[in-house]
Amino acid sequence: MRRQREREQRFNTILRAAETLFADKGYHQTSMEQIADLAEVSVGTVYFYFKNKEDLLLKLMEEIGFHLRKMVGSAFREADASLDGIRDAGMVFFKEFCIKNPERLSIFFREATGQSARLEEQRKKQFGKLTDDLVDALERVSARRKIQYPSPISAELMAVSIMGIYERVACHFMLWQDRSDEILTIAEDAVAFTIGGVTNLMTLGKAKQPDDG
Amino acid sequence: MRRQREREQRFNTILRAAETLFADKGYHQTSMEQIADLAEVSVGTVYFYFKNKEDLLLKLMEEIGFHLRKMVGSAFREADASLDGIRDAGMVFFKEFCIKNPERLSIFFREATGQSARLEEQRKKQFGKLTDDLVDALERVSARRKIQYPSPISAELMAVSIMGIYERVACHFMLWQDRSDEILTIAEDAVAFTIGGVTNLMTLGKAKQPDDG
Amino acid sequence: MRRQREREQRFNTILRAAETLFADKGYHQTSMEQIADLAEVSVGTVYFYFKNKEDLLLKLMEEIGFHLRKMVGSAFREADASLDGIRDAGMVFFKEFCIKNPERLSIFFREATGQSARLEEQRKKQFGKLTDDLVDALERVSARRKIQYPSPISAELMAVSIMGIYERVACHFMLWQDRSDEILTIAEDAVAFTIGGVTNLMTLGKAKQPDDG
Amino acid sequence: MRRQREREQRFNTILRAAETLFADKGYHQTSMEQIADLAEVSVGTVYFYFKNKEDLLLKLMEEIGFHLRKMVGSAFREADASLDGIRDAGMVFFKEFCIKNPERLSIFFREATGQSARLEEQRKKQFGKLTDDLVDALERVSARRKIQYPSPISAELMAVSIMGIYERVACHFMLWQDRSDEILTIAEDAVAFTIGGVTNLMTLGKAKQPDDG
DNA sequence: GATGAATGAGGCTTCATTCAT
DNA sequence: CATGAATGAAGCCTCATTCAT
Repeated sequence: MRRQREREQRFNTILRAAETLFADKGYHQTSMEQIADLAEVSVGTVYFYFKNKEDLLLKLMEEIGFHLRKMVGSAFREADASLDGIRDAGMVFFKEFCIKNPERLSIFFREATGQSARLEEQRKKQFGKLTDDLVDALERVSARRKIQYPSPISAELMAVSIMGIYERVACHFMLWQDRSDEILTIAEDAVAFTIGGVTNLMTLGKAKQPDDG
Repeated sequence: MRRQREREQRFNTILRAAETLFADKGYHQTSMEQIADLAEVSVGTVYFYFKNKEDLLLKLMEEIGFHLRKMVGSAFREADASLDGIRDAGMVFFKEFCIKNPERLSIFFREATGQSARLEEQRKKQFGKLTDDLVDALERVSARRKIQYPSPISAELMAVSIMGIYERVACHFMLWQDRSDEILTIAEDAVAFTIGGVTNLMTLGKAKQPDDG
Repeated sequence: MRRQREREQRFNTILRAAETLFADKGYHQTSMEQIADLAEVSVGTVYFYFKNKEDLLLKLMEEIGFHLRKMVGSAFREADASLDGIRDAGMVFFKEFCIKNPERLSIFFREATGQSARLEEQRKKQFGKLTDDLVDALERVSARRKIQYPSPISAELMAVSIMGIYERVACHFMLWQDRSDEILTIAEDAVAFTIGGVTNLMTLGKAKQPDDG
Repeated sequence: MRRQREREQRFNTILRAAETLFADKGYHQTSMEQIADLAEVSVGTVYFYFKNKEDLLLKLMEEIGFHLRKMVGSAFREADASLDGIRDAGMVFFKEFCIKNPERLSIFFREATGQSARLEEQRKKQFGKLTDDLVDALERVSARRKIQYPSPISAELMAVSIMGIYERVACHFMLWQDRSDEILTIAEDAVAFTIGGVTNLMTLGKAKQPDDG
């Protein structure tokens, strides 16, 4: 069992090294040797724990996706079916996740993009899970309020839109510029924008309902 | 003169070949030889017109950025200072640009990401211009309505958010899935979401104003 | 005939451009395009006047070799059969040629070395002519003084040695360091060294003569 | 340990292959693939041991420079402060070094010339060390004999001249022509020339001394 | 399990030379 | 004669991956 623990530690050390380097210099600009060097293991060892270079990024995406869902997704689930879940999730994302894990932002939203087809698949999958969480939350809200969104894909569209807001706002204010000191304002405005969007679609939907009934 | 024209045509043929291949198989998965082959010129000719491979993508980004501004940006400028500009721009983006130029979406939002530092700089620049157009439009609206947004960065944040919505919605429904047949609904819902977000921030701003006065 | 003159001028302009660039950045680091640019003609024109890139260096070597022989070689010929010819030649080489034509030194002694086989042949030929001049001068001296050098190849060896001294001293003090201000001392010492060498071989030869008679 | 030894052997095999090819066909005419082939390793392996092609020549120059100093330089040091050191060194250079290592002559005096700037730097450095050895020897002679050379740079100039003689005589009789069978005569004449030159400058210096006192 | 030397395919880029206009 | 766009062979180098020790 000590073996087991050591193995997991190694696995982690290597993944952390990859994370740092991918975020710092970019996926393509990082070589397996550099990862091995930073993790203080040999190249062969990296290949013992990970199938190949792509696998490292795949695993990182999984990990970050899971991390995001845990933080952001749980805000939805814990919240009752009001819009508070949306609000809380946004706050957690900007004020917690972005501030504490800028390198994860970089990997999840930037480095994993424009690479191989399998990576794109993984991105799709991870984004999909987060989107699904959001769709669930949004549908619970509409169910509770007994309203219908204007179109059958409204919930999905809103979820995707919210993801887009998170992504671009984070990239813009955290990666391209470093304005983490303004994060409170950013978070509040962004969340307000989000809430406004959802509310508007709910209003439009309600207006539509008589047609349906 | 004919020389000049032929030169420009050649330049274009090569750029079109690069566009097609980058969008299709990805930037890294495309070799200079493949581009030369598709353009029906020799490798040397590609290098006569473009400094290197990166330069091809740089030039494409510029072109697409310009194209986007022309289509989307002009919607803002032509509109009076109401939210109609925002609405029109969204409609143009989804119903015109996305439908007609999926490969440009792919390049602008996907392939140019996660590559070299200079490319990231270019992305920043092109996104910046589009964002600036949006900020202008949003500030004209607030000026006309004599209101103030809740925070000094609200306009910028909204602009960035809207860009995020465009980006992700386009990637989700056009690139990851092909749901171009639902584009009308998508466009309407997305624009409604956008308008809702802006409206909400205007409302919050207005509410704040008495404090300021 | 104006045609003729213009042609020669073009030929010269191009050769001067090549000379400058070869001396400055080196033969391999200079491209035909750069030569054409500096000469303010098109690449095609360079190829009209010179067979290829190597030809440019070949012609330059010839020109410089001729120049050297004219300056240095004539000192031998004009001098009577004393060692004054050797002395004068050295003085002319260091005080005139080196000072006024550092770029020719660079090409003749450096850039033309370590390139193609044909270039090496040309070097050999040009060095050969200069060596022959020297051999002639040295043999005239021995004939006049009715002495014999210690070995049948002594004259050749001295000629080669003197060339070696010229070459390395020039490279050392003009190209590697810039000590042209000390050129007077350099020239005098170098010539004295040369004269000493020749004198010594004459002495040794004389001593040997009784054995031969 | 065996690993270590094998590594060094590999390093050497590759360097020997480069040496042979550079001397034979020239630096620019040799490709990395050819070197790898001759060394019976893959191209990648060459790059594992050497940074790049230039590095191979750089390392060779260092090695040859060291070799030359060991053989020629030690003759100076071992000799007492008479001119015998100069004589012995010359003999060793022509009769040992040139005969046994013609390919090293080719590389040191020919191939490393007229290439990149860094290579020229290395040439300067290696020549500098040899020159310094000679300067030392010459100054010890003058100190012992209590004489002064005619000028403050006489020692340096003589050292450079002697290097020039070695270089050109070796190139002329070993590389351009193959007259290794006459090496004894060549060596004796060349050394006599050298000794004559040094002696002459000593005489001139002595003659000057009364003026100085 | 760990190591790290070895591999070699594949990519980017340069540039001397040609030739239609 | 002059031009300069086009060619394409050839070279350097990288780096993900493997495997014997």
